[in-house]
Amino acid sequence: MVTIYDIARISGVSKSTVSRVVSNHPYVSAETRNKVLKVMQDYNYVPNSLAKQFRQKQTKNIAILIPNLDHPYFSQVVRYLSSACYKKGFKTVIHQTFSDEYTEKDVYSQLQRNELDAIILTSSSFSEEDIAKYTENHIIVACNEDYSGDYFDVFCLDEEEITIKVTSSLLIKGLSKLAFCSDNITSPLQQARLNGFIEAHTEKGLHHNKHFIFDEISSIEDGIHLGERIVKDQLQIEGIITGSDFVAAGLIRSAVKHHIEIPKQLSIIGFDNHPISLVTDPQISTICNRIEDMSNDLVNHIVDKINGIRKTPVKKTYSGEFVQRNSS
Amino acid sequence: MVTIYDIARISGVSKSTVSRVVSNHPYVSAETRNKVLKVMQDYNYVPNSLAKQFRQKQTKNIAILIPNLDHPYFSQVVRYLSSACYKKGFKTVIHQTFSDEYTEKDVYSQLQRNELDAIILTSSSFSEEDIAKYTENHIIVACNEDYSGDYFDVFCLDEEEITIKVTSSLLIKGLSKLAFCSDNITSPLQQARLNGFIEAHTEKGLHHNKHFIFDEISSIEDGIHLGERIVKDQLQIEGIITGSDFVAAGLIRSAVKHHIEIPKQLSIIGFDNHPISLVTDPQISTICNRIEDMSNDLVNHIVDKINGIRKTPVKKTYSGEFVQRNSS
DNA sequence: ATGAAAGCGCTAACAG
DNA sequence: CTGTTAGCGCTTTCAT
Repeated sequence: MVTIYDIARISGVSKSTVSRVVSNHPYVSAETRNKVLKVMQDYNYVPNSLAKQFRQKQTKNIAILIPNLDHPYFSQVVRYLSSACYKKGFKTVIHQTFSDEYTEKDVYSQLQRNELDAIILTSSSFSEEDIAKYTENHIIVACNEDYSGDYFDVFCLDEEEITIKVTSSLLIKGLSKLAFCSDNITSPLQQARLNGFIEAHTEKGLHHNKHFIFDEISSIEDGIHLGERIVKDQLQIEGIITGSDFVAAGLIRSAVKHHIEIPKQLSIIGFDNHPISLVTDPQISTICNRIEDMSNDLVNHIVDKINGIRKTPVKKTYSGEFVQRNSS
Repeated sequence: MVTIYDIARISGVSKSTVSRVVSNHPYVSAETRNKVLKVMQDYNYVPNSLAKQFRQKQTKNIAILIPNLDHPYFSQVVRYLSSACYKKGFKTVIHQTFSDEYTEKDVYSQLQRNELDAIILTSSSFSEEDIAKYTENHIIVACNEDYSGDYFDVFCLDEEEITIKVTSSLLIKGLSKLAFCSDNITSPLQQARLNGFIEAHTEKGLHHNKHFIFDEISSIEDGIHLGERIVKDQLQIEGIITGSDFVAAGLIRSAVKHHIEIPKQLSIIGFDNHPISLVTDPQISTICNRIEDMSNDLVNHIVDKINGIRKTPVKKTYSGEFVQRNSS
């Protein structure tokens, strides 16, 4: 392996000069630079970034912590986040926790051991305080999880606001028997949505039915099962706010099977504006998240932090957009 | 930051001994070990893996090269691959090329610079020879791309075999006007499928219609558009072998709109057995890939290579499974 | 079983 | 503008 020292020796300059050429440092004469560049080419020199990283205490790795990639929402998040990291010269390390606490903690310890420059959190099994404790002195930013922003930076959709909006859109039509379903009701994000659901009722002087709040509904299959259950138990539900277009698709699937007319007998609202919302019959009314903008802002911010610029914690929220189609 | 040297000084032993304790080396007395362990605890020592990596010339990073994560097939691949890497103590770096050659080359150069221990390739803009040239002396393994196996290791589904099987299933029913659509016809994988499609015809003494081969069809939207085109141009197609359940879903969507009965007037076959194939009406007949097995085998293999075990290049193929549902 | 010492390849004061 | 020098924190012979 040819090192910086070999290049220095061969081109008759010092290691420092070679280093300067490599890192494009200004104080080096054009003549010397070209000479060194030529030797580097001739000897096919490749800088050893391990050494560089070691010296600079930077891995150029940013990790994204997600429950599971095999989920359209999370793969969308990673897609944009990763692309933003690449543009900034960072590698994206993906860590799936499968909602296992032990695995999540292990990732935090990688951060402590300097294997990672920062972590982007999209979901967690721990409280803000705990996360802050596990990652002390290191960089962690939440993406679209509705944390307070007191312990670390947070970039997220205003889940409550948009949920109020879509819930109201149903309430205004005179539908009052509304259901709400979520993936994992204990997460801050889902809590914010639930609050929005309740708040919309309160605003109209109405009450929601606690039995119509369903938890752990996240996939197409879950949507189908929920649909079956509604029919079997003859639940008098007129509208459902789901947490995902996939759940909405599953619900539609089971409604079609049981000849329930949508939206006449049952209104359904999805989330994320995934292409699947175009392919069901009827097409799904859904909510457009702001992942792309958010990812860019978030990564710019995190890179600034890694470079030591910006210190004060930030919480930035984005407004969602209701995309009305034919399921509501 | 407390280093190995601090621990050595405090516990009254040498750096080497501490190093031995950290890396669980056998030749160290229980007494000394405990003493050192205690000091490490007290002073909250965290080994600096950057230094370790530098010494050992390993990043513990394995990269996965994919065109784009926002695609159900690729996110499924990454999901299993990443999980397998984690089990082996490696981090997964994801690199989306967006089919850009320049970006792909850049990833190869990261490999040369030792920022990555290995690359798993799921798709490429280059030929086998070129890839081998760009990555010389480094580890690269193809996942589910139908390369020859002469230049680097290959793990893949037997695309031709399974495509023959599903095409035949349609031909046997007496359908002869069959269409084939693919994402990117120039890729080895798609070529293998196309060969299977053609071969199935040949076996029955039939010919395929060249005008019924469609390229660059990969999303739900593409499926919808293709469906519209079939109707508009009044193409006499009786069955379609798609390369993806999403395309199949889009086709069904447009068929429903135009009151085309499936499978009576048109048979449709998907690929990958994604949950979306359960939610359409009718449900999609599809092909079960073997990503999970494949990922585990592949990662075991790659880790062996990183550790210097195994040298000879391997090509391992897996058989797909036809999942017959109601769209064919 | 333990320690001494060398060095991995690079960067970054500092001096000139 | 260029060279000298001193490490970064850890592993790994080689002695003892």
